[in-house]
Amino acid sequence: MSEADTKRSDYVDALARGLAVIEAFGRTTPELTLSEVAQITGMSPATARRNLHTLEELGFVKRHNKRFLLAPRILTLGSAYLQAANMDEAVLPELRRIVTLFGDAASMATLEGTEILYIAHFSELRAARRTASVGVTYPAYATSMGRILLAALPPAELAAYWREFRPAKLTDVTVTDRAELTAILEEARRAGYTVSVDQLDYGITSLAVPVKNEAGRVVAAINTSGYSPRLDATKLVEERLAELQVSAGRIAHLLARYPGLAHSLLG
Amino acid sequence: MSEADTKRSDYVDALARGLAVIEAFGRTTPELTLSEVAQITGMSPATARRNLHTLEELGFVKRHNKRFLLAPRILTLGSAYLQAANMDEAVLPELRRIVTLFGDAASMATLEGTEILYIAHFSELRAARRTASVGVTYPAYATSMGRILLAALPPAELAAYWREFRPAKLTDVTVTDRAELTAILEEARRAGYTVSVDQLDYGITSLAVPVKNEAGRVVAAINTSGYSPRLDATKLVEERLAELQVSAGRIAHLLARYPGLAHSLLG
DNA sequence: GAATATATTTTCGTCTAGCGAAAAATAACA
DNA sequence: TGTTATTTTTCGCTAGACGAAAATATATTC
Repeated sequence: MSEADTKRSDYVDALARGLAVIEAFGRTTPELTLSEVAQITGMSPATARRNLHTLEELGFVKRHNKRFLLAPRILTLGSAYLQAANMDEAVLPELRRIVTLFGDAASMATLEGTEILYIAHFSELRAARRTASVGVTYPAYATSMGRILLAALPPAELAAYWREFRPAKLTDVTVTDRAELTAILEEARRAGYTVSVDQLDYGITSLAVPVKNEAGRVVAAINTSGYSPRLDATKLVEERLAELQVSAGRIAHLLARYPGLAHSLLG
Repeated sequence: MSEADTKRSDYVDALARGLAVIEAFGRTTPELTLSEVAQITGMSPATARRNLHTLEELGFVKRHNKRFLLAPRILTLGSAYLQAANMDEAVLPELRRIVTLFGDAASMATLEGTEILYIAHFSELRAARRTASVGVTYPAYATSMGRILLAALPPAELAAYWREFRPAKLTDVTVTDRAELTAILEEARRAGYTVSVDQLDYGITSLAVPVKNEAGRVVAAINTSGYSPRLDATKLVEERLAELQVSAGRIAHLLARYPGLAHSLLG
């Protein structure tokens, strides 16, 4: 509509709409009625209905009485990615190693817009509060991995991030001040790691380091995290940083061996 | 086109096409060129291009030189399902418990057409051969969980299965004979468990039991599996069956508590 | 380094697939 | 029972998606 919006003809609106319907189902809204989907996506009931029925026919959505919900088949879409990226062979063993050494949980994430996206995760016990499983996103500014990834952004992209920056006090110690965050990012860049305590949610303490590709560009971050009351930030660094960096190095090394993973993480 | 194919107007072809493009990327073909996608999906190059560009714009696909590949964002589609189903809270702890007790790996799967679909998985070490991660599918007839699920099928649906049954000798001991399989299914139904050795691939031995919903209908299966040379089928049953059934019972119990999971597995 | 073959992008005319508005039917509620 | 909300269907319209084919770019071969 807007004049800046160059009329592109090689774009399939109907596909974008259908995917928007899938994304209408979220953690908070697992089951939706037709009109709810219409409302969330901004589509007319007729359009929402067509899309839902198409997805149902394809097996990605099921209907339980009058409510729609995602079906297990939706998982197949992501698994092709995981297999292609050799996540299980390249990344998971390292995360597992960290968890074996230190307990708690270890993850790998990449930056997706203003959010971090978990692409691998291993935890010994059920996470205390948030269970961070693969595919989940969290605001970058409030996580250790997010801060590592933001710190590595070229100036132009970081500027773009700040433009979209909409902080929220997720806990009462969440850093939401831009100047303060900038200082944290600079320190993270300088030191090559960062620790966050109770930033995303109460009880989560996390140490993250960057994972670089062959060209030296940061393409992902890995972390080790646990329950705050049991972990002192200083001790966390003393005890775990070295091994976490070893894992980051190994994963970085494997990026060369598994181009599927490397490419998928690239810019 | 065919007269049996009632002209349905509430179906969005463009969405089905777009999803087919995503599914064109598989374990064997992680990176595809435009023309490969066109060929796999049977679309014209122009159509394939439009869909790929749409997916790229939305962040689900990336381009590396002339090749397209799935982007991490594709994982978000499945994660809404996993969260809605409370997989991490309801299922994973039980699988973890089994692995803690016996080592190796434990999984949960459901039937999706002629295939089983892994909806949860936990493994201590990297699996010997196949790494069975969430979202992956395998032929039902060649897996212990698949046989449990087939055994529980109502006659009409089992008949439908046999109609689509296209067995392959995945190993030289894979049972592909229908009569022989029928006997295995009957025994599985009678006994409430089944063991398979080197059926899907060499080295995989697996014990599976059904998971039932409140109505007593089998909605999923869980298994414990390991490396064949280290496991004797008889001993596997003796040692692990009881605890596996405990877990199945607990998960069944949790289905009532987590309707998201229950509904998503229903019919 | 031409020449040939392949793959990708663009153009364009066609037409249908998908759209929304509104009516009809159904279900929920009071 | 009446009333409201939700879902489904109908239908006319047109934008949007399609395929064929040309134009361009890229890779391969000799």
